[in-house]
Parts: sequence; structure tokens; C-alpha cells
Amino acid sequence: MRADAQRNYDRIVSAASEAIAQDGAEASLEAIARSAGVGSATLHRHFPSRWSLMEAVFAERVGCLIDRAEELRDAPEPLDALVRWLREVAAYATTTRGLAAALLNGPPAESGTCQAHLIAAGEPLVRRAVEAGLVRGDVATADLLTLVNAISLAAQQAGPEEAERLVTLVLEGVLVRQG
Amino acid sequence: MRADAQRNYDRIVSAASEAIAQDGAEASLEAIARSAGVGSATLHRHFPSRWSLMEAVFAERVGCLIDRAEELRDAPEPLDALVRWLREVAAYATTTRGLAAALLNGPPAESGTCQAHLIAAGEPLVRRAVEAGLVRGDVATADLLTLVNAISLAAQQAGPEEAERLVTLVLEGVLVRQG
DNA sequence: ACGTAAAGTGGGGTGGTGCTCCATTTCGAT
DNA sequence: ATCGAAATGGAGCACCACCCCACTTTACGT
Repeated sequence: MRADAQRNYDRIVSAASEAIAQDGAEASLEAIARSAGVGSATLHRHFPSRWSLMEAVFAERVGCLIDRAEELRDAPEPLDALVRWLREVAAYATTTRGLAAALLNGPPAESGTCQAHLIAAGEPLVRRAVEAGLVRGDVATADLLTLVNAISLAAQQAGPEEAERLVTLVLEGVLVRQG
Repeated sequence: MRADAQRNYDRIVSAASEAIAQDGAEASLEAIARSAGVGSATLHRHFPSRWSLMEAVFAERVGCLIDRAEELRDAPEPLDALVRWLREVAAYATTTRGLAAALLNGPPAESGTCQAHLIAAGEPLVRRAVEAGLVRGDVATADLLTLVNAISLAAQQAGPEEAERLVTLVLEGVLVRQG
């Protein structure tokens, strides 16, 4: 990639990051290009779809979550580590406007997407909790992430404390526990 | 309301219903007005926001769910009735493109909205299941509906069988049941 | 039955969008 | 320094939501 192309790429991602933080996932691509000091055509060549731009913007933030998952992989309490990580994912998704929507509405879990990376990062946490007999064996990491993201999306209207409640509810189940 | 206004109102809702079924919640209002044989200004006067049009379109379908809730209110098995109803809500939301999104992204549970009506309809079902000792006492009807809708939204990409799995997961809980 | 005031209408205008050509500029290997 | 390829951005296209306003239709008091 040529030097100027790289420079423009970075400026677009940076501008998009700000725009999305401010206006959510529906931020105007035109405005992003403008504030990056770049023609709209340039934006569209670097990022053929809104989704691909999303991925680039969120790559860094998703990276944080992945690092966190690796940190927690050797934590003493397997279940605590998993729950803590899921809550962090939820918090990120709720805070970063549009992350949840982007993760959910994007093409489902193709390899190389940030979804795929998140799933891969969470997998060991889930497996450890399952092997410790603390989490049901038939739950997939992808299911968990989908649920957490769906909750974050739903709670963007209702507020973060609602999200907390729902996550707890999902973990413990709606039905009463009868031995 | 004048007779012609009522007529146009109905034609708009009807056209919108078809358009949304075909193109999802992002259907073009302009196109809806056109296919209703009505000027765009008329549509915008009757329905100041996309959301208000959504509500009108879904009112009928939500009505079906409310009727169903009343039917199930006296069913022999309280838990079975609740679960069955929730699954029907999920099925409706998944099938009717945009219902879930409309329910979730709309202004949260103001009185008079279809959310409020759904919650009111589901309330007795939940209460009965709680009183029978089958559902945890601290789950709100609104929480349940939010979850079901969130799942439907998430599963619109993944497919209906994924939605089924997630609903079951939410009911039974992620953690293993330890007496 | 009819005239009129007000409620209702829709075409056209405005400002915005996502996206694509393509003539021009810029880079970097030779 | 040169030259071809890579990269650019502005003009253009079709579409969108939404608003203004001259015109038509309705319902009601007489």
C-alpha cells in the first residue's frame, strides 16, 4: 500500500471513530469523509461497505477485549473470569454506540471479522468454566456473545442498569431451580 | 377525523404493512406513500415519525398476540402457557421483519404504545407462573419481552433455530443447576 | 339544498444521502 | 529525471425524508 493511501486510511478511521462515538452507527459516511479531509470516493474505495468501516473502527476496541480475555484465561476462578469478561463485553457494547448493532447486523461470524476474533478469545474462558462443571456444556461461545450483544442493544434505550439485570437473568435462568 | 382522511390513513397503513413485510423496517416512506396513491406530505402529516407508522402497522399483529395471551391466561399449565406465549412472541418478531427492531428501538414503554399493551397482556401469565413457584419472582414481564425481542433481533441474521436455542438458554439459564 | 370555512391534500422544492465515473494528480521504482 | 501505475476527489446520479403552500374536498350551520 502506498504511503499516501495508508495515511488517508488512517485519517478516515480516525474520523469515523469520532463520528460514530458521537452519532452512533448510522453516522453519515459523507460527513466522515469530509471531516477526514478526503473525497467520498476515497472512503468508498478503502471501505466498500459501511460494515467494513465499522470493523476497522472497532478493531482496536475489540482488541482490548481480546487482550482482557487472555489475561483472564488463567484467573483462579473460571466462572468468575467468564462472567467478568462477559460483563466487560456488555459494558463495551453498551458504551460504544453502535458496537452491538454492528456486531449483530454484520455478516454472521465470517472468519477474520471481529466477531470471529471475539469468539475465539472467549472460547477458552467458556471451556474452562464448562470443564469446572459451572456452566452447562451445551452453550456455545457464540451463543453467549450473541446474547450479550442483543442485551446491550436492547438496553441502549433502557439504560445500563437494565443491561446488568438482564445479563444476570440470562446467567441464572428465568425458571426456578428445582434440584 | 374526516372520512377522506380516514380512508387515506387506512390505505397508508395497508401499503406500509406490505412494504415492511417485503423490505423490513427501513422501507422507503416515499415508496409507501406512492404505492398508497398518496402524496408524501399526507403520509408525514398522519405519521410524524417512522416510529409512529410502525406502531400503526404492527398494532394489528400485536393485537393477535394480546388475544393469544388472554386465551392462555386460563390454560391448565401456567408455565407451559407462559413459555408457549413467549415463543409465539419470538416467532412473530422473527417472522415480521422489523417488529423486533421497532419494539426495541422505539421510545421505551410509554403508555399507549404496543410495548405497553404487550407487557400488560403478558403480566398475568408471568404472575401465574411465579405464583405456581415455577418462575423466579424477581423477573419482570418487561424484562422477558425485552429479552425475547433482543433475541429475535439477533437471530434475524442467524436464523430461527438459533432463536429457539437462545430462548431455551435464557429460560433454563447458562449456569449449571446446583440444588 | 346550499355556501362557506376549515380540514385535508399532493406536487414540487430543499438539503441531505450513498455510491460511481473519470480526468487529474501524486508516488516511487527505474 | 522519467514514466507508468496507483491513488485521488469533485461532479454527477438516483434516492431519501421532510416542508411549504396553492388547491380541493368535506361537513356543518343555515
